[in-house]
Amino acid sequence: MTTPRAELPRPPTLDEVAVAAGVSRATVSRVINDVPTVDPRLRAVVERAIQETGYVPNLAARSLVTRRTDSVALVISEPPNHREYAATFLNRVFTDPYFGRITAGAQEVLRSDGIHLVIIPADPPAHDQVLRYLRQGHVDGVLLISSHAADPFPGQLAEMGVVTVLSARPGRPVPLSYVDVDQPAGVALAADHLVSRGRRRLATIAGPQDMPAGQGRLSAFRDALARHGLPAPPVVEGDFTRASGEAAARALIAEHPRIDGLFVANDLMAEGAVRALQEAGRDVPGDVSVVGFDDSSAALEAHPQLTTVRQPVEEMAAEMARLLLAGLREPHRSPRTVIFNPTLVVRDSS
Amino acid sequence: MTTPRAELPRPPTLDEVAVAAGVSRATVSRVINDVPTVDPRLRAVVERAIQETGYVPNLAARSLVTRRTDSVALVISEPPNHREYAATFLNRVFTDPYFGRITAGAQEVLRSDGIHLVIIPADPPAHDQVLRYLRQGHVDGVLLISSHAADPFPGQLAEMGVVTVLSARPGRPVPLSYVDVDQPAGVALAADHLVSRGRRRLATIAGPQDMPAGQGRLSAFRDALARHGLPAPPVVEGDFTRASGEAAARALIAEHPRIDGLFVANDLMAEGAVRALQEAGRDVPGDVSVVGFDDSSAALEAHPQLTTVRQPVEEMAAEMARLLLAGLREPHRSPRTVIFNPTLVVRDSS
DNA sequence: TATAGCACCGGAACCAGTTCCGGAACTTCC
DNA sequence: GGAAGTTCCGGAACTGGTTCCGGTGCTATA
Repeated sequence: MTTPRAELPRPPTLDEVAVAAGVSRATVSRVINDVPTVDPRLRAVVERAIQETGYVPNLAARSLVTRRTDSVALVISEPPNHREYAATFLNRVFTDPYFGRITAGAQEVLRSDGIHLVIIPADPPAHDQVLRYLRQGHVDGVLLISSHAADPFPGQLAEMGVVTVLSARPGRPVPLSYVDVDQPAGVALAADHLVSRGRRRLATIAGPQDMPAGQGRLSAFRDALARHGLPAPPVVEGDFTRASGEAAARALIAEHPRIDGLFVANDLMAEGAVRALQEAGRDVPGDVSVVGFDDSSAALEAHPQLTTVRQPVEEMAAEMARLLLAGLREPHRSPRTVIFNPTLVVRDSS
Repeated sequence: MTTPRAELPRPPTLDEVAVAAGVSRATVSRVINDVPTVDPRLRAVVERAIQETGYVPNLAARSLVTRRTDSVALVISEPPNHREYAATFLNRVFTDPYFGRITAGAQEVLRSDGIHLVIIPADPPAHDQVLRYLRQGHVDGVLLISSHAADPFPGQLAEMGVVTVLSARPGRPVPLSYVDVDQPAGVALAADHLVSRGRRRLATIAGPQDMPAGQGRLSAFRDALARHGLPAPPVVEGDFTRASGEAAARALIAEHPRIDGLFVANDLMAEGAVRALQEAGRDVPGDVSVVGFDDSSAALEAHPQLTTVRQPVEEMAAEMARLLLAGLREPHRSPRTVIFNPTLVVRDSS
């Protein structure tokens, strides 16, 4: 609309291939779409014509009638009310291994179905534009990573009738399928482990409390400690980045120097926390045991390597993709929920 | 093609809006495309009808005639012959701040032109599929990040006539525009700085030697040292990941314990190198000065914060986007090259 | 050998927009 | 008051595919 665009030599059309092969347009179309009712000899002729002309189907024309594009979007959403946080949005996305795992898992199953995956970061300034992109029909459906409770994106997509699958339980109930990990169970694994290591003076670095994941892991940790008869732990909130984990740990030991066990709501923050503890002269795990969450590549890059709660992120993303494909096949399917079990991976930080 | 898809209630069409507004289809189209020759009163009527019907233009129909989709792809390519490296491709992409900066810079200028940006990781197994995606016309053009000398992607896109801009000088000459930083100048800044700090026993951690960036920075460093009359430095090759920087630094000091200055081909590796040096009992910058390359967020996360050669990645990506837009406007424009100047950012590691 | 049945192909309708072109209605000017 | 010129709208052609429907030519069967 905005950009005028001059003409290029136009690519060959179905008609030209048909003429070259001496058949009708319909037949060429059948060959391209692998319709079985085509004489093998004719098929060969047509295929040669396609080669010779260098024909490539025009997506717009095709999807105008089929109403499909054979591609889906992985949208990473940031809600509009997180200004300062949003400034570093893209840096966060391209710094947290989580998103790569999601992509890998989804790619895997989509690929085998011949569906393309495109990634769209949707920070606040792009919000409307992304919404427009999605409803215009560039893609058949969307995998939505929305981590903030107040994010309107899930609701909007649901309302617009865009087939969508979420990566976690939405902050507000929304009629969309989602995949999640059993957060309380995972956190309990971490808490039980710290206790079993003899740790009693526990603390936690929580995620942002406006994210279900941040909020859920914190309250689950409190619950777990209560079950063990332990007091409510000191809490410092981070934002799931390594730097915030570092700062949080510093704050924590300044305030509570005798801490001997630390549960951190994700591995990236845990990696930072370990570093801060060490710089403060604490040995990990000698003086304090640290347990992370995710089992991302950050857990392996930490020194010592992190004990952590493993989320099967790749499998979860694969399930998201499968749910999406199913949703595309049956549009009136009711939303489903799939919950995965976390496991504890014990390494050297505890 | 593969997924059969059942019918949803079809969205309103231009025709229905036209009926609702009591005008012709052509007029509604004019209103939507902001054609000035429409009576203001009629325009208001049509706009109301659009609101009421909840009309959204059908992308396929529109781009069938306009030959535009108003979206471009940012493709991150991995060449087919890097098996083991490819296994961690997505983890690398979503762990290196570089890609976030590219995205941010490109978004910025595309957004103001109303162009959508989608990100497509193209590791070897997806290679053909991505190529198909691009030539089918899902997007108007592509910003290609191709870092390996042997990558066939740039050549293929050029041959297919897809309007493309590269993020660096291609390994083989290709008739495409690209943006790059003056690598030798940047490396010279680093070398001169180390020398000016009194360092004489210099070494370097290089990037992969099948990447122009890796190769170029290494040879430029050798040249710079030669200019200072210093001997050829010990070299260990990494793969631009933090872990590889760590391993490389370990290898380096095992072999050459008296090193007092280290140039590392990117910040991520430099961050790892600093950590390895510290764990080996070296003080940075007391015992050894370290200089990185990029000035990415990794430089700030290192302890001490890294002295580094700044690439204006965001500006470079913005320029890529501008070159692409220009290429879309004039398809027969000849390829251009834009080279940016690096600067030295002195922090605490040197 | 006539006929039913089947495999396969072509014509044409259709998808939902954009844009060219002609013409109606209204001004403006003489 | 009529001619010329504007302004703005509608009809229709066009974009490049898919798919329905009907028909042709062949084979199998009685």
